[in-house]
Amino acid sequence: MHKEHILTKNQQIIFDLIDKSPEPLKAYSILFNVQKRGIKAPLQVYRALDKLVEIGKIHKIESRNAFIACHNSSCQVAKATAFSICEICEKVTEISSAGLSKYLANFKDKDGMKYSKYNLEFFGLCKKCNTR
Amino acid sequence: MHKEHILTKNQQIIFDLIDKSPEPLKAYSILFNVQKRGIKAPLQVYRALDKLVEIGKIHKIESRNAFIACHNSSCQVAKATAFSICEICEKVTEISSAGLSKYLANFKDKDGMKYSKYNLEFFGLCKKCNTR
DNA sequence: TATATTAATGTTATATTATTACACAGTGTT
DNA sequence: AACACTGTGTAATAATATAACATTAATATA
Ligand SMILES: [Zn+2]
Ligand SMILES: [Zn+2]
Ligand SMILES: [Zn+2]
Ligand SMILES: [Zn+2]
Repeated sequence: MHKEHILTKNQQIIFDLIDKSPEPLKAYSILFNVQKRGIKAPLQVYRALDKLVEIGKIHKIESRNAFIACHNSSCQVAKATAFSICEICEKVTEISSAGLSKYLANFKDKDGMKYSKYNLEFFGLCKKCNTR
Repeated sequence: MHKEHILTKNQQIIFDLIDKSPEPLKAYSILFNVQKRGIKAPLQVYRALDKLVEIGKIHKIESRNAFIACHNSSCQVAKATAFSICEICEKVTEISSAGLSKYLANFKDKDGMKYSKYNLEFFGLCKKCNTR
């Protein structure tokens, strides 16, 4: 298992917001939403985001510059992430597939370079968007 | 096979620069480098980059906001990209593995969502950085 | 040829995303 | 106390990307 991290005030405020959001949130949208809670500057948001990413409570969706809470039991795979992204409605889902993570964890390229981390983003249409 | 795209002047200038660079280039570094060739504004760069990405001549490294030329015979896999990224020297290599692309092209998640595109970024230490 | 259409360009301004720099406060260790 | 470490607050600025609008070039098709 993994260590429980005690979040600081700013980290907790920002994590709560992301965690209850149905969609990935962008840094400045987070900032706007937490200003009433005393977080006034971008840097306060980015610092919390950095930490939350580091400890695996959230992930960054690189192609969208947005952040999503991890729901893979918080998160043994902070260093091995996969997402599906709908190109119409922008719905993002974290993929949790033992087969996929095993395949990628063991993947070695020609040079024999061993990887400590990966991020995979799939794009397509979600079921809803595909059928209309 | 795939259609050869005839590049416009701006596209050609910017592609040439990226193509001869040993490392991924960022948009504003490109802008700086092509100003002597008459490209003056960010938008001119971004438009060319967008097009070059679209036709598969270059790829965007999302985690680095940088662009690299495709060397997979230009590029049948614009929609199926994989890279290895060294976290020390920032060397980026496009991975060309039939096994990997086959595995990912056929991957389906629980929802049965079918993907039209993916991007995978592996992180680790390149051979050089690993042995010092 | 004329003309409609599409794709690319040039330019200015602006929006969005992210970091630098510096001062300070709390916590634990020596 | 002195030190290291982590987090905070604030202002300024850097880096990345797009909107809006006018113009020109290339392509299609009538
Ligand atoms: Zn996760
Ligand atoms: Zn959708
Ligand atoms: Zn390629
Ligand atoms: Zn390296």
